[in-house]
Amino acid sequence: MVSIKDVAKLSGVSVATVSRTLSRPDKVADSTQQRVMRAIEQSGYVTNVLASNFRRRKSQTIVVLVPDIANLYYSKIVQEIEVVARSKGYQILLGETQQDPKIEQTYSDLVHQRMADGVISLGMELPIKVDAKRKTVDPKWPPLVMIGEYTGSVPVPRIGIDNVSAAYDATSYLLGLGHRDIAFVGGPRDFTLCKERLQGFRKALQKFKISTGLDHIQYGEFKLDSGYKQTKKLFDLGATPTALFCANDEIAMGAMKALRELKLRVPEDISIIGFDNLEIADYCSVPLTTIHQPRKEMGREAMTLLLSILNGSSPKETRINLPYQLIVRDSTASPRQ
Amino acid sequence: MVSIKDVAKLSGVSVATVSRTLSRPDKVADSTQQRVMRAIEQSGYVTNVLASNFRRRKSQTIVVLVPDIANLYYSKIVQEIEVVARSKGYQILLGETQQDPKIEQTYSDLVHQRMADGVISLGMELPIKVDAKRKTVDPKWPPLVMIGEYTGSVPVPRIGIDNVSAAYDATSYLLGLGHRDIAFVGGPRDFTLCKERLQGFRKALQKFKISTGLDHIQYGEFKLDSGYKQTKKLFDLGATPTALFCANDEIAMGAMKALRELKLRVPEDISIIGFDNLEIADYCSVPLTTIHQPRKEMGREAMTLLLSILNGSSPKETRINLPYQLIVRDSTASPRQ
DNA sequence: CTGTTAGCGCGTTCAG
DNA sequence: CTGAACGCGCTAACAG
Repeated sequence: MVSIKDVAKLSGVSVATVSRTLSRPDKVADSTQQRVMRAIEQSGYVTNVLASNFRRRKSQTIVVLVPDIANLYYSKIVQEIEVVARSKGYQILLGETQQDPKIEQTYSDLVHQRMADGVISLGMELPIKVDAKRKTVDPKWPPLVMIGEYTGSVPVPRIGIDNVSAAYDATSYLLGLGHRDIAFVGGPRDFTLCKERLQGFRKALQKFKISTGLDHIQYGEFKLDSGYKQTKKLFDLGATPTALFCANDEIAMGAMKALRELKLRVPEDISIIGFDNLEIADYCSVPLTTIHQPRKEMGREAMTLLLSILNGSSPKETRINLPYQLIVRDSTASPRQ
Repeated sequence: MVSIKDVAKLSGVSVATVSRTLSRPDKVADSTQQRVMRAIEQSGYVTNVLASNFRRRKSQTIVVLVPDIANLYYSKIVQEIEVVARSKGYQILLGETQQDPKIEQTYSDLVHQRMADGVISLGMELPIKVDAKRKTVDPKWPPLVMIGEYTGSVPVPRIGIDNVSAAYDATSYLLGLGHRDIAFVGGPRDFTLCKERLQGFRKALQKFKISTGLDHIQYGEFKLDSGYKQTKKLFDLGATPTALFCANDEIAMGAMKALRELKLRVPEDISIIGFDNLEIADYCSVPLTTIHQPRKEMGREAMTLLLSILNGSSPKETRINLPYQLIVRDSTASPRQ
């Protein structure tokens, strides 16, 4: 292994000068620089970044915690985080957590272990153990930014959208088309994210004095087959909604499959609206009306924010909402008379 | 920052003993262990893994190079790599390359820089610069395993499937249904991966003495909108195939959208077959017949293989093909008379 | 502008 | 079984 010492010897300067040539060339005479560079090439020297990081007490690495990397909602966000990170000389340590607190904790610990400088989590909960009563940030926590799902009360910086408003807008759109019998096909009952979307849904219905019975609210997972099963169940229970509000696009696509099997045409017989605006939403059997979440921007903002925290600034706002957008495609129409 | 020295002082032993207690407790007397552990808890000591890695000349980190993490084909593989890596005490450094050789090189360099121990690449080309004539592995290259797309001649270990055979089987299935007029909706013309699938396609057609004109071979990208556009173009050119062989599932889903707009029913008017078996293939407007690629197994095998290389073994086989499978769903049927 | 000196925190000899 | 001493490869502070 050729080290900085060898280069120093070969070029007849001190190790300090070699180090400087590499990190702050402006502080080294041109002629010396050239000698050093030549020695580096001759010897095939490559900086031991691990040693450098150790010495500088920085890892230039951030942990990205994602519940499921094989999920188009998350992966698009991660993608943009990587782009920003790379442009700033940082690397991404990928942590797939499956929402498992133990795995989240293990990955977050890397910061204390000096293997990472900060954490971005796309999960629902803080990735560190915190007792339920805590309402403040502990300065001992690692530099942390949450994205999207986190809705807890501890004021950790979080980038996302206003889910209540978005769901309200989506539902209002259906109401505007004339729908009065709308079912909610949801995610897990205890996810705040799901609760928020349900809340916006209900709030919109209340404008028209519509109260929704339990037979119109289904819970499940944010997954294709859950959307399928929930929709089947909905109609098994005897409901005959003219529109479906699906808590995300995957659920909506699962629902579409169920509707096809039930011989219900979209949007002639029933309207359907999703949430997220995955790229694939435009390639469904019927292009899906949905809420666009600005996932690229979310990733970019989160990484930028974390970077500024790592540089010593403490964020003023802790709950940053980015603009969402209702994307109207072909899966929604006025109900038949 | 509390270091191993503080723990040593606090527990009245030497740093060596603290180190041993943590890494090889069997070599330390029980009573000493307890004293040390108590001191660790009292002081809140956390091992500086960065320093430890530096000292041990290992990073316990592997770089995973993926052309596009927001792609369901790749992300499922990455997911399994992470699972195996974590279970063996390794971490994943995520490198999104967009097929850019410069980015690939930058990430691969991390191994020489001691920030990573090895590389797994899901890309097409070797992620290191190698002159075109080279036909052998250079011992100076980082420990490397390729997955899926690599088809180069340098014998680097590569986990994948036999694409020629798979495409041959898929096409044979269509022929068996009675189709004689089949179009190929492909990926990039110069990707060996695409060429291999085309080769299998042609080989099957030859059995029936069918030669395919240029109007039946389309090239594009492995993407939704490319499948859409290629299919539109195909029919614009006047082709009237009774079946479409799509080089991957995304292309197939794009093609389906085009067929809907062309008022062609699947499978009554036209059959369609994909490649990969993404989860979502079962949720298309018509559940998609496709070739299943064992992506979990590919990820697992690759990581396992890299691990064994890191442990000093040199792989005998360099081209490992895993079994694929034809999944018949509803998008294929016999052509109308 | 450059060299000397002094560690960073840990693992690993080698004695005892 | 334990401790003293050394050094991994590099950066930073200070002189000069």
